[in-house]
Amino acid sequence: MERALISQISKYEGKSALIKGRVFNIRNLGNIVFLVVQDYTGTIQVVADKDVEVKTGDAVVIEGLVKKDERAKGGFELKSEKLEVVSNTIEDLPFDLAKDDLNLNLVTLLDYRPLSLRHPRVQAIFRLYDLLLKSYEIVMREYDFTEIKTPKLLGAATEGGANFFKVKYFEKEATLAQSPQFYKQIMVGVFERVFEIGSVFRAEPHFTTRHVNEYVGLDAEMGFIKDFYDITKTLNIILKKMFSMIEKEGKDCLDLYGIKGLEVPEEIPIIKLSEIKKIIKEKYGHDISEGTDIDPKGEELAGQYAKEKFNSDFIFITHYPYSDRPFYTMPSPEDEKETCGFDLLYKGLEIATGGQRIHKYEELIKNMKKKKIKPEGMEFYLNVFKFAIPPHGGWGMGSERIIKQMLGLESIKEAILFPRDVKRLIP
RNA sequence: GGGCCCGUAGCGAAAUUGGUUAUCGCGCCUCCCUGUCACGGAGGAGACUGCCGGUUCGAGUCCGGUCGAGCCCGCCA
Repeated sequence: MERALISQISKYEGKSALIKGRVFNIRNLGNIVFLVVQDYTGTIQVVADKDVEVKTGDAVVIEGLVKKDERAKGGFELKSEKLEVVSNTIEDLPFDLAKDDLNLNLVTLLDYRPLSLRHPRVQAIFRLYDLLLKSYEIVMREYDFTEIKTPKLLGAATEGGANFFKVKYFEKEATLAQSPQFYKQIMVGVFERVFEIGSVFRAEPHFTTRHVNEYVGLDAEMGFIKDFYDITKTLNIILKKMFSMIEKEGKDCLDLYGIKGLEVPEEIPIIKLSEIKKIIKEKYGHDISEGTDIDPKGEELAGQYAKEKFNSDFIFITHYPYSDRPFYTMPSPEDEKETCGFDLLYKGLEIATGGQRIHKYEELIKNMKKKKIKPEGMEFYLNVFKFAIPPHGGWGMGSERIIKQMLGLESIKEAILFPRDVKRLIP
């Protein structure tokens, strides 16, 4: 008999069906036993005899009659006629997966990842994550971006330097990519518009709910821009389309977190860093010193302001100080102390950074000198700009941060299957 | 790198100013229950309170050390 998927069970009403899945919960009433069986499409109640021998967690194949029954969740149940345990749990589960809320400490949740991921609420996070990646690909292609994959093993430190992981590479030392920045800029000279979904490695010893040492970046870079607002506008529209796709296809998962809708405004509010700092000080009494980025508390307040004033979960903050941005960032034409760089905040947390880049060779060299960065070892990158790269810019988004904010998760680590932090390399 | 918290059954928590047998819920085991769906009911097992040392008549509780974990700041996505 062919396998019936649980989500399709209504088609088998009055007929025999064979389901394959996992025993999610057992309710033994004495002469009747109810099993909740879960496959990758859903769950169904199975009615079994009192002498049935299964344990919670067992992988089972069950054949039986499908009956419509109002008393069962979902309206249908399967009367078990033949039940085979194809793989059995040999140890008690460390926690109860049948509870609506797992209620575990983060450490337990992650230590037992193979099991905790089976919980519907945890699964929902990664079904939405799947939709996030899918929607990014679809929408970016719709806007003529070409998908690329750039190397993660690098020969030389690109930006910065200290926060790189070093790995042995035959007789040489390599570093793990901390950003696809230079490669995507190179590719602007080839495809004009490119995007990448790829791992990013940061060797920073941070201990926060929003940082990890390996994450997946949603990067993009586009050429022939007028100014950096071309980038913010593009990102705006792309997010809007992505979120509407996720909202539609991920409704069931969003419901589990009580999320009604995913609104991205037609025009995300956009404000200069210096101005938002002034507003935060005047409106909320939070003072941030001049010439620096806003702190996490400030970001939260900026998010609050965006919600109160514009009813937006998002806000662009622009014109970051020259001193705060990397050497390839285009200085602002109006004020050389500022740059054409921006951050995007979602519910008070930075989820993306972007900006216009310097595209002329001489200016790049000049800027590097000003920033006291030696061009040695970076020739391969710099030489690219000898061959006419158009005005361009792009962004890097943190995919897991988007999901964290979307669902209001306590830690970004909940949005990563197997997170890597300072202490955790396993599982 | 700087600062702050926390380690108690498999899991989540409690234990008054130090006080005698370390409590509760979930899970687990046994029994009862034919319509449950966080099933219910009765009973039971399960903890050298992270580890080492100190103070004390007495330490889960106070002190020192050690190991482990988490958070905030910095930095960033």
